[in-house]
Amino acid sequence: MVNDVSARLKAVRLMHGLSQRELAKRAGVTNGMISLIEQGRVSPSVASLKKVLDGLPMQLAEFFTMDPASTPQVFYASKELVELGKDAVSLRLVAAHRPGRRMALLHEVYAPGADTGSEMLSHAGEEGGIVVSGRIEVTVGAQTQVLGPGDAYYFSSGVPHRFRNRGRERCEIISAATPPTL
Amino acid sequence: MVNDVSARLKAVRLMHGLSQRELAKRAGVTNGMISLIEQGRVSPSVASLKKVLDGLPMQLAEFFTMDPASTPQVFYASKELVELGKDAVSLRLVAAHRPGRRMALLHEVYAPGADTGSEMLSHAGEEGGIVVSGRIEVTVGAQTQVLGPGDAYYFSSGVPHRFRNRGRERCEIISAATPPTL
DNA sequence: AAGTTCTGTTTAATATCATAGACATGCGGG
DNA sequence: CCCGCATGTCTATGATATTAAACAGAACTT
Repeated sequence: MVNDVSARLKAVRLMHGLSQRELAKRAGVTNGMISLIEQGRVSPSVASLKKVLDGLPMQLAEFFTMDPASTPQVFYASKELVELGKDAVSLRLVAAHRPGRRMALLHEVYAPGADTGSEMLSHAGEEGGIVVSGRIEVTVGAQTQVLGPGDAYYFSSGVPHRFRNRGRERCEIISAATPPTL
Repeated sequence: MVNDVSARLKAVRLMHGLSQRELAKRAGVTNGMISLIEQGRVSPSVASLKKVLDGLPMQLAEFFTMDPASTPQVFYASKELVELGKDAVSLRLVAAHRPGRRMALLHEVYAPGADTGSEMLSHAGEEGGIVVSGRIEVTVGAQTQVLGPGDAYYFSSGVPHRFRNRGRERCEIISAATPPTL
């Protein structure tokens, strides 16, 4: 991973198709400063870097998290979904083969009786989803709710959570998680 | 989200049970500097902050990613979706009011003829989606494809892109983007 | 070819940061 | 009570970052 601020900044700037002057103008700094940073001739203060990134806009966290080397620029579509389980819960992962994905986008199908288990899941990041069909019982922390078509959820993945299909029909959900756990 | 370096640094230092002087010694900086940073009286250079974090040790990415206030623990669900447009394209955003979200999760409905416009959209981050019903023509960079139910896409948002519903039925998509643009 | 407009780079003056060391406070033991 | 040793804060000085403006090259117009 390139931890060099200069390379990262240049990469993100170019990804946005901006010139040094354009970015500088948006960010409210001088073009010279951007030049110096990108040449690695100065180490900007956090305040300055934040100001620069505000011009994109991009947050500091994303800036340091991202991998400037990979912008595969690819367009993954249709049939590339991948089956991950054939049991009660079936998952199809979008863009599974894409290196350095920042999200996991899933098509989940819960058969009647399906359950992610009583040892509640917990991991870093955030996740959310929208119910497409059927009904699902979602437990997050101390809260439990039954969601139907069109309903949605969103929570920090660190909070223990569990999904159960207690109905007779299968339940379809489309969900996303960042950072990707799959 | 607390984007204040001072609060974050103090939080992580205390989490590690270190005094300003201890941390300063490990990091190879002066205690005074840590004091000034934690008081918010200076904005350290990225180089200096990195040096300080090396004493823990912790990476810049973690530092800015972590939530010093720790886990708001909220569980957004169901009816909290928000209508963003009533025209040809209608959007419902999950957890719209959640501060510091890391993703935008959307339920999008394209009426027949709906089009995101010929000035192609372009912004930072990554996005993906799965088609729930109907058909949609997706153009990303130089590629164009028509996607139907179950099909999916995933790409870097920096690449210009466009969505058009050229059919007679409406098209439903569930999509996610990080970082959130809405 | 001269003019215009874009690109990124460089420089001298200024603003900000980082240091070393002094300073004040608090706590526990002799 | 006073000493030793922690804690975090403050200040003067030197180092570094930032600015504004000049500079040089490439592409395009006239």
